[in-house]
Amino acid sequence: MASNNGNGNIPDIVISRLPIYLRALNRLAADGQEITSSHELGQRLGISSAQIRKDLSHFGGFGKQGTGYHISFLQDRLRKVLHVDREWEVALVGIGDLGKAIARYRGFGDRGFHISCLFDSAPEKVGQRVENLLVQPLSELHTTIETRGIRLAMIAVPAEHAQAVAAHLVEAGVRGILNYAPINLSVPSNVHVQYIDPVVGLQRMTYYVEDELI
Amino acid sequence: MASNNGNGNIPDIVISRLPIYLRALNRLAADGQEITSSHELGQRLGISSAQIRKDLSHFGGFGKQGTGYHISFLQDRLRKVLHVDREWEVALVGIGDLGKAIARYRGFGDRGFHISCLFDSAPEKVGQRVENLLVQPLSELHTTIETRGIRLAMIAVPAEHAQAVAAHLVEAGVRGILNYAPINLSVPSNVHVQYIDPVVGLQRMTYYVEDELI
DNA sequence: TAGATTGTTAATCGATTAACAATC
DNA sequence: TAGATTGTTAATCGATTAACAATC
Repeated sequence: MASNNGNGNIPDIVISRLPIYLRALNRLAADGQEITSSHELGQRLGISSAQIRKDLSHFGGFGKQGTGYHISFLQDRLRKVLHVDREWEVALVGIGDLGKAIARYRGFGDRGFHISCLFDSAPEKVGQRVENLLVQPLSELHTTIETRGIRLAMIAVPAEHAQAVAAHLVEAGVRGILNYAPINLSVPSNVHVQYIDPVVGLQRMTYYVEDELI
Repeated sequence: MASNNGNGNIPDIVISRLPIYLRALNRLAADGQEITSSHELGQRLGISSAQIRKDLSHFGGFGKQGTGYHISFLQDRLRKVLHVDREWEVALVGIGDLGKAIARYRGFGDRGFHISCLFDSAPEKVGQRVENLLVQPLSELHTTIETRGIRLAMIAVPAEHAQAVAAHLVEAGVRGILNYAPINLSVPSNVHVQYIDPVVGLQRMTYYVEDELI
């Protein structure tokens, strides 16, 4: 939903590619490379070089003719554009098997997203510790998120409860939801949702994979 | 990659929406509803009704004027189109914290994807049992996947090993890869890749969420 | 300088939407 | 029948690509 954008009027689809560019740059940097070009980047990502240059040009000239892009400079700029040049706190709702795995996953903290509070509706889970965080009851969700000014949350509850949880989160001030429940959420247009459903990923491939056997 | 399609010449973007339609239909069916319309479906998904009708029309007339769509009939048809009207076996490579969580996640089996073999390079992990499956060494990957005719795999190894693992999988006959490693894979054009990177999901939202605080 | 690559414009391509006849 | 909704065509809209002057 929403096409609320800060800088000028950048298409959503451009924004959605920037994290991919950033990830590729991070890798190049980790490999010790200092300069890259739209051509190299495009080849790695399966995207045309023209598209990369066009996308980046929305935010100003980051490159040099004849040379290309300084990787560390471009990383910096993309991080600023995406607002990931700082640490974000994230709330996690639903501490079942999936929620626990999410809480334990190191990939979030490593990349600037700090899971800082956990919620579950089951009384037997409340009070447990997961990764040194206390599981709180849903009744504390609103106050905790509001007082700490948390703007991002992840939902890892069963599909039938996801919409209700989303509504609570939105009311508490959350503006971006990463939804692991296999269901579409309906939220106000100033709230953003991203979906993580691995089964959808698999189903997007089986169409192309003929059942040669059977 | 690839725009190899079986039926006629359906755009990839249409195929990518079908699993979302199917998921919404599953939910309506679970709620006991029997008939729906492009309008209702569109409202739930935040998609125009015209787009839904257009997408579905690529595969023939599934609805009735004046009435709409029979949910169970449409589910059936979409499952056939997507080739998910049968069980798929999936290989999982990388049995760290993330891999274990994936292996234990019930959502795959429930929706027709059966994780049927596990691989890891670490000698201390080989021979362990996870969800009743024996962890096999990478050296057995090729033979196991080939003899069992497995066409789908998930990668949950560290980013620096993902490309090499992908190459092995492709050589063994895998045609679709769900990649949890935060890196772009390069594969032949007849092999499909879908990416699961929750951090990318978060980074796609922070752009729109102003840092009101600080 | 010669070679390379950017940023940008204009052309192309493809996807979405609006509209409506057909018909349940 | 009157009302509703499909499937489809044509119009619109937007995104991608090709091309090239500018310039490092």
